[in-house]
Amino acid sequence: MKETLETRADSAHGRRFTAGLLHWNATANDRPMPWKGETDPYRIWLSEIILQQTRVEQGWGYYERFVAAFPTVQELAAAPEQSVFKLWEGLGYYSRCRNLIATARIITEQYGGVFPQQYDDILALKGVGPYTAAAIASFAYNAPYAVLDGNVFRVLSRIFGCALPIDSTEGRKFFAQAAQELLPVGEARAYNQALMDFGATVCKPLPACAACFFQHDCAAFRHGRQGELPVKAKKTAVRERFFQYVLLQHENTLALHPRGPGDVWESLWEPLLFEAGRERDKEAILRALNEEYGIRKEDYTIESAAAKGRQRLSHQLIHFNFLHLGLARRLELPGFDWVPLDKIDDYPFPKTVGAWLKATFAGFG
DNA sequence: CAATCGTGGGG
DNA sequence: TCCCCAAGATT
Repeated sequence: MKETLETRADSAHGRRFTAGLLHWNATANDRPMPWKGETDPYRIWLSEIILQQTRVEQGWGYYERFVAAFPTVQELAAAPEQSVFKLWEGLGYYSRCRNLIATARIITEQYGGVFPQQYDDILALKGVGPYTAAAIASFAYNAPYAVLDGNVFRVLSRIFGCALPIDSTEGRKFFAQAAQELLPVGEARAYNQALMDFGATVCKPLPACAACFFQHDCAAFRHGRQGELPVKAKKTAVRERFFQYVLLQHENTLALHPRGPGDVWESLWEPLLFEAGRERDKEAILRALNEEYGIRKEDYTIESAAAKGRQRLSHQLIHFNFLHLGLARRLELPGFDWVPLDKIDDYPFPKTVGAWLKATFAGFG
């Protein structure tokens, strides 16, 4: 397929698409979402952060819980960080949560609780990039900034038959310009919403071309190339890792600590962790426990050593081994808290760790 | 700029 | 089971 069948998105072809899109939006777009039509910039911002690289169905409940817990930006800014992370738990990409808290505090303290209205000021907020700034500016203020997300890449690549890779600089530039040139004056809000809804419900990865208002005018459909667009050039390499957790329990308390920066799951909690280049047996882990922490066989009883797990992240494949030890006395473990079992529900955990704790202590918390 | 950052659903 | 990828941002 030629790289671009269309280079000027403000041509007659592009104008036909925009007109059809807005008509489809007004007559056939039925996609209810809790944040749709929202005019409060705080809630729009909240929804957009939650939805970054996240399916609508997954983010839906999180949005409702966040709005219920923090109806205003001031309440979010005043919340204990850990309670916000707990609410975010399971949603992934936890830097979003850290930036969410920081931005709520900046808006509260530096903007007097009033959400900024200028695109450049919105873009300067932590965790807000070009997509999110355009979404907030258009949905809240109808400002003329076209959103460019996965839906838009897919729709425009097919409509115009553009095979420029969406993960290339040239491709991003083409689609950004096309999306912006298609935006009808004064209708940024409806256009952006319609474009994403259309991509999500009709021009899906596996498209419903039979139901598409633009079928006869779509370059990809005319060439039977819907399945080849959009083009993505690179594949992310997956790193394999081996996590050996040792859960130390003393009476009704667990040794837990928050993960630090520079790795996955920053600010989430976990038990004592050994990481190795390969899977280790129980004896090797207990030996490391002795060598690195001075914890000897007479210090513990083995409660369980059978649990295993596997979690595939977008860029890592992590193998888990779980070892649960009971300690006769509480040891000094720098950096760790001894958390009572009836408090562990207040702590945010990585998915697999939380599932293991829940399975281990079903009935406590 | 290329790599990094989670989780879940669908084909 | 494996691969794709989803309302991306940051460094």
